Amino acid sequence: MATIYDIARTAGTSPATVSRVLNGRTGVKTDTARRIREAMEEMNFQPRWKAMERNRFLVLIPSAQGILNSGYVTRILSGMADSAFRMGFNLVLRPFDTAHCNYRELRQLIVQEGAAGCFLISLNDIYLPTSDINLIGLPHVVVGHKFQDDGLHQILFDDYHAGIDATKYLLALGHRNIALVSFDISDRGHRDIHRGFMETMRGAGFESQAQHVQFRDSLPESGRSAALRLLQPRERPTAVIISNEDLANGFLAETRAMGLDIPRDVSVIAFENAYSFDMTSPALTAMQTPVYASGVEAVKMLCAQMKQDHGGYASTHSDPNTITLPIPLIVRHSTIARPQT
Amino acid sequence: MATIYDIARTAGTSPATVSRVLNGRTGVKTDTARRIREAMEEMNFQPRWKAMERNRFLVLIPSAQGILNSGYVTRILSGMADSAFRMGFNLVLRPFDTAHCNYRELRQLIVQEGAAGCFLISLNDIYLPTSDINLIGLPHVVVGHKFQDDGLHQILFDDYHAGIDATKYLLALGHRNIALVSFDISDRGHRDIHRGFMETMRGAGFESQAQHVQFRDSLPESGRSAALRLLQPRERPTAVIISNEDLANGFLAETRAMGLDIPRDVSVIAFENAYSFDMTSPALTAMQTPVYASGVEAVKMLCAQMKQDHGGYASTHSDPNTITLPIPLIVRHSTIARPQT
DNA sequence: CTGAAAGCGCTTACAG
DNA sequence: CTGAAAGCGCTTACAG
Repeated sequence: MATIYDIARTAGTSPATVSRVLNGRTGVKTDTARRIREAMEEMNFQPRWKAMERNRFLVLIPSAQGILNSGYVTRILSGMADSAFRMGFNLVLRPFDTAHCNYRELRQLIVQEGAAGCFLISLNDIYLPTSDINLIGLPHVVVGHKFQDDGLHQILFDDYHAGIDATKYLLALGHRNIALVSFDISDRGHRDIHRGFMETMRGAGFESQAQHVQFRDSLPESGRSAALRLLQPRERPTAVIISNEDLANGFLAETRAMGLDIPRDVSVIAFENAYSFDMTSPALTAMQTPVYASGVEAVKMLCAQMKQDHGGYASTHSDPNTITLPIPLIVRHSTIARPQT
Repeated sequence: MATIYDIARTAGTSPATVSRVLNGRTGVKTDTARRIREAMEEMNFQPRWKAMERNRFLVLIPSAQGILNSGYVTRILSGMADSAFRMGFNLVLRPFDTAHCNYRELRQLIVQEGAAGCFLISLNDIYLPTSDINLIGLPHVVVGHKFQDDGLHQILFDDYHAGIDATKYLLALGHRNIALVSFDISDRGHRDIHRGFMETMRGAGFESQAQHVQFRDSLPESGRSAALRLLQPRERPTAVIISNEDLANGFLAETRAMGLDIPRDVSVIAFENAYSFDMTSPALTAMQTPVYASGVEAVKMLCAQMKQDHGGYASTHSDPNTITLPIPLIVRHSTIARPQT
């Protein structure tokens, strides 16, 4: 474990100056400061006292205003909190800009916070140069959507197969005109659902009857717009798949406002929250994404890594592990066979 | 700021032994260890490096399994996170058993975590002996329900007046048989609503027509039970006040299942979430508790305290400050005048 | 089980 | 803007 003396030697300066940079004091030549910072990064420097505190897990949350208004994110957190607290760990919530992210920064963050490990809640695609892979070697778990093919420990939802399953179920009920309502496909999960949907429609020979409405956000308002756009008398789909719960709630509200009945006029399958869908009317048939469970699993996975490389931050990393959680179909009352015409 | 030398002197031992206790090493006589721990507590000892880290706020969360499934708690957190993150602070989530809580422990926790300040999300009544009040002198804000009369910085919801306002509104609409559905009144907020409700009914001379159904939890299932219990043909109230959103959602679901119509058969006012109530059918008239805003206000209040006693943890505490957030009535479509009979 | 003393990692007042 | 050196807070190997 590097000390400021090591950093000083590498950067060709004195411990005093390293200390100044470490504490953000002014009055250090920019070039000297840069060399010191580079050395710190390279050697994964961390003040000794940070290394001593290991009673917390760092949780990196996409940095967006109101991100904790998302039921998806808070249910992951809920699962993590229940498990972590029971084991005596606290959670440190920290925003993280997924747009500018690389392994080096990621590692720095964990080291900086003196955490025992790190969770990264992933929503959108993140670019991480593979050449940095070996910089990870710290306990970590990415939760949510697939992050990158190799080198990371991940908990994923099987959105692709869920897209297939939802579509197949509707096809089996006799539906042919089916629409998918989703968030912008820059979001990995929604894109996977879309892919599963389209492939299944194509495979069944109904590609031309597949519609797709997508939005730049996944708020209830967009769900309302989707209903307005899709449920006009002409060309109305007989079934709709909605890729998250907020969209679904808006869609339901607008459908009722339009005087239409679910499932008589249109069948609906919605993704995400099993719990609240029990309370809607009608109770929604759902692809029940195991969001809370993903948080619990993530803690288990992190602990497994901690056991392997104990004795501090070993740079030998354990084999990357990926758990893909299936998304079961829960049939309730919002889906019926297509009325014979 | 006390060092281990001070502790050693006070406890009549050596720094080496203090260090052993500090690090939980075995092989210290229990009596010596006790004296050292007492001295640490008394002098608010904190290792130096903890004092140096001040980029986080500690958030104490009632320790209960699944606590983050509560929309109430996560919306407070959401407001806190948005504000704190913008200012460069992280949030440390830590469970806290409100049943066994005193100022001394509270102070120890803040000190232990090396946080710049502390939020305490309050749900139930907490007993804190007033004699310990002056031990607080650290930046802190209690959020939610009234904690104790003096000595603490608090953000409260004005549940009492909200209870009055909801009741008065229903009375003005001509309702006389009114029921309140609430969580166990050991919860401060629900108790205040109950008090406002009962006083108003009594004041108007309809005490005998006031009903109260309470539950040991506030899950949707309890809301369902409430509907089953209250909405039998005989003695059915013409209006119901529901003291939180989960109860309300369950109540709505069961009402529909029973084939009853809101507001034709029964008017409903629900507390808490304005957002989702827009999506229910009918849109619910609500007492719109400013939950998210309370998180934002809490951060402001904490920062104000930090400005006052900077230079570490001053034991001179600023004057306790209490902000009571009003709960506005938002009229939507679940309340109508009592049908003339 | 405990203390005196050496040591470690970091900081800082001072000199240049 | 920087370094040599003293100092601070804590830890630990050793002796008893």
